[in-house]
Amino acid sequence: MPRPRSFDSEEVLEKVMVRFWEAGYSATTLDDLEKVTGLKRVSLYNAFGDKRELFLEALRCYRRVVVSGRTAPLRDSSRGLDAIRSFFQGLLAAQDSGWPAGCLMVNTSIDETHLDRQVLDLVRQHFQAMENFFAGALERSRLSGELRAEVPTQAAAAYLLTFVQGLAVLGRNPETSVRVRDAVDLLLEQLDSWRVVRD
Amino acid sequence: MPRPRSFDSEEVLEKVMVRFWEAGYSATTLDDLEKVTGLKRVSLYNAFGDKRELFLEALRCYRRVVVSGRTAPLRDSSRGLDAIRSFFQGLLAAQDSGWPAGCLMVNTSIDETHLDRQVLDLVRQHFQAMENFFAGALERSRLSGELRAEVPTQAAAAYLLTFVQGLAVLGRNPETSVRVRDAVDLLLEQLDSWRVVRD
DNA sequence: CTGATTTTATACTCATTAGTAAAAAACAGC
DNA sequence: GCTGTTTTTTACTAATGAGTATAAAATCAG
Repeated sequence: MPRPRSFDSEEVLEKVMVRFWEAGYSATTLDDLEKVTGLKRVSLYNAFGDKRELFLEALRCYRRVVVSGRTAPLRDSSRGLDAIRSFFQGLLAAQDSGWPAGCLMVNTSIDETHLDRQVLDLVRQHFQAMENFFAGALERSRLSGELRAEVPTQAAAAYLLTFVQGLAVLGRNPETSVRVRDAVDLLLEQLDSWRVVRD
Repeated sequence: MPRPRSFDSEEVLEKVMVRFWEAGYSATTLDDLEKVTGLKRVSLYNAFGDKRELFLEALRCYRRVVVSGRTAPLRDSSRGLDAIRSFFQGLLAAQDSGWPAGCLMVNTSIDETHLDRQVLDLVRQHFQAMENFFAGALERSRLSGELRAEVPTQAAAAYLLTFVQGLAVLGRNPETSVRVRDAVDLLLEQLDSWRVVRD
C-alpha cells in the first residue's frame, strides 16, 4: 500500500555521480543535485541518506558502471599485454564517450578534505584494484610466455598505475587533453618492448 | 612614518601556499590561514587582497620556490637525458623534504571549481612549462647525439608530463606513495632505452 | 614626546548551504 | 471511494565562512 517510488535509483545515482565527477564533493550543492536529478532534496535524503552517503553511493556507482565496464571484459585474457593495450585504447575511446573527463577516484583522492574512513577505503580499494588488474594481466602474460623475464611485475604494475593516474589529470584539462593520445601511443610502444619478441 | 610591516611577505606566502597545497582552495578557511600565518584576517586582506588573490599569489610562490628550484639547475645541461633523470630523482628526494606530498598545480587543475581565468592560466602555463622543460632537454640530448632518432620529442615530452602528473597523484596518498620509487625506477630504465647506446 | 599613519584586534554582517519540520498530494489495497 | 503509508512540496533552521567596520595599539619622523 505504500506509494511506489517514482524514480529509478540507479538512474538518479548516475546523474549524481556525474555531477560529483565534474564538480567535486564540496562544490556540488544540494541545489545542484536537485537540478540534475529533478528530485527534491527531501526525496534524496529519504532515498539515500545525507550528502556524504550519497557521495559514497556515487563512488560505488562509479566502480560498478565505469571501472568494471572497462576492466571486466579484459580480466580473463591469457594475453595479458594485449589486455593492457586494450585497456588504454579503451581510455582513448572514452574521451568522447559522454562521460566527464578524468577519473572520479583520482579527483577524490586529491581532494583530501572529505576523505573520511569510508571514502578513503573506497579510493584505496580502487587504486589497489587497478594495480591488481595490471599485475594480474602481467602475470598471465608471463605464464603464456609473452612477457620478458626482466620485467618486474609489481614495479611494472605501479608504473602503469602511475600512468593511468597521469592520464586522468592530463585528460581533465581541455588544454592538455590533446596530449593524451601522444602519451598513450608511446606507452603502447613501451608495452611492446616488454614482449619477448622485440620489435 | 608609517608603521612598518611586522612580517615578511614571502614567509607568510609560503605558509599560505603550504596550506592550500595540503587542503585545497575551498577547504582552506580564513581561520586556517590566520592560524597558519599567525596574522589576522585583516592583515592578510590588507597585504594581499581577498582569498582568491591570496591563492593566486600562492600559486606564483609555488612556481617560484618549488618548481623553479627543481628545474632551473637542470635547464642548461647538454646531457638532456641526464637532466631528466636528475629531475625524477629529485622528485624521489622531495618525498621527505618537508613539503607536502603531490603537486599544488595538479591539485588545482583537478579542482575545476575555482578555475577562473587567472587560475586556469597559471595552471596551464605550469603544465606547458613542464612539457617545455622535457622537450627542451630531449632536444638538447638529441643535438648532443645522446638520443635515439626514433624517439619523437613532442610525444615523449607528453609522456613524461603524464608520468609526473601520475606521480603527483600516487604520492599524495600514503597508501600508494610507497609505489613511487618502483614507478620511477622503471621510468629511468625506460629513459635509458631512449639512449643511442642501448643498455 | 607628539602626531601621522599603518597595523592589529574585536566584533559584526551577509550570503551560502546542509539538513529538517510539517503539510499536501499521490498511490495501493480493500 | 476510503484508509494508511509514502512521496513530494514548501518553507524554515542553524551553521559556516568570506569579508568589513570600528576602535585600539604600535611605529617612525621631527
